[in-house]
Amino acid sequence: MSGRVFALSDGNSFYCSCERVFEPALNGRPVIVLSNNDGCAIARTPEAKALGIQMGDPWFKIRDHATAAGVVARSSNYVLYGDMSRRVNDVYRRYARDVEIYSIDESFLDFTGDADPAGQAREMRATVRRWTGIPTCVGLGPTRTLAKVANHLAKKRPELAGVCDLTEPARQDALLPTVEVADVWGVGRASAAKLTAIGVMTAADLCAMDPRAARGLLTVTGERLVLELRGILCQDLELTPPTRKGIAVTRMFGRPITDLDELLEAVASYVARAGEKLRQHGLASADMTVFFHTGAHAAGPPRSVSGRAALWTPSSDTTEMIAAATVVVRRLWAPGFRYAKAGVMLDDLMPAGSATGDLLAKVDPRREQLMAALDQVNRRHGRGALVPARAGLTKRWSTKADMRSPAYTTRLSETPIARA
DNA sequence: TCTGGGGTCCTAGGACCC
DNA sequence: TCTGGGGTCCTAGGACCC
Repeated sequence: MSGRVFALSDGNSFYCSCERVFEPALNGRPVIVLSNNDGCAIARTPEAKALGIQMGDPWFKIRDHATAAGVVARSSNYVLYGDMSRRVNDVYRRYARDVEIYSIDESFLDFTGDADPAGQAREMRATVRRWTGIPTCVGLGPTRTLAKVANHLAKKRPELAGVCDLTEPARQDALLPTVEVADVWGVGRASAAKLTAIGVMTAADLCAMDPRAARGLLTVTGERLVLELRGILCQDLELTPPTRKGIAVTRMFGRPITDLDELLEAVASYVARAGEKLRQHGLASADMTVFFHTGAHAAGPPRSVSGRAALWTPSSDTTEMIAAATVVVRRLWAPGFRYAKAGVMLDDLMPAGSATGDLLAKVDPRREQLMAALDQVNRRHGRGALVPARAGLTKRWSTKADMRSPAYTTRLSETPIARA
């Protein structure tokens, strides 16, 4: 046993609950919150679930039936949800020694060493409700995975009154057989299919599995899962948020796009938004991927393309990034398709303006030669002297293909779309 | 001239999460 | 006509080097 006690607390139907806080008339009524463009349902109250509305149901398909049944639909308001999330976490911090904010509506709490974790969880839950208006459920366990399972049970079993305690092995033995393996955190559709095919149907079955066999079937992720279900800690709380690895802005269009200029305009606005995010975090990126594709459900020929632009120096400059994105889009463009979605992703993030020339020497012994060559290229493109940002990039710069290219290199690819 | 093995880095793609 | 928008981690395989 780890001796640790973790709690997972999350807001019930969080987005819907936030809407109810500011509009109490919605209490007791079936409520759903819709995604961008009011595309589909992304949050549902129990009353809405009882009417058969599924996660991800397209609004245009269920609108008639839902409104007739008295369902209230709201467009999403992420500023509001973010603010409510902050308030809820402020309450958590009064009860837990440490808090890891896992998502907008879920946090892992460290209750290790507390005399009565379950009693504390009940009190915390009541306080959150009283101070913020948000109903929550809490799961307790010696590992994060068991705390997740406990939280799942707390939500599903009304008799538990919103708190499920799986810290004791006896409770684990009693309850794990009642949890379907697909409901274990980390077991998705593909893994669930593999597991049930060999007769592993419940969380208890998975717990009893040979860890090596789990690794063979599901890689290290599966092995860790088995150990964590047995109460052996594999992942502790992450108290300092890890630095971001990528920034993405992607959108479905409200209607299909068939015109290049329209697509360019959309992509430019996504790039501008991505640049804003970049500067907000004080970061820069030299690795941009742009993609667009037709709708998965739409009529007409399918097409999905993407292209990467490697910028010479890491940038967060909107004009520069839009120029690169425009080149990629033009090269990928083909008429005759009804494009439904596009996006831009920035990877290889690093602090803006970080300049450490000595890294280059470590990576490539032909430093002098390389520096001279890169300097020439940079001057030719009006970029002034070379400012290498970090080691990983020097490799890319040093290839011959990159030397010949103008401000950036592009790589394009097309992937088939699977049609149902 | 012929030949192999090991290490590292990078990339694409799958799977999963909320 | 209309079906979300972010993220992370892991692995396999190729390129490259010694």
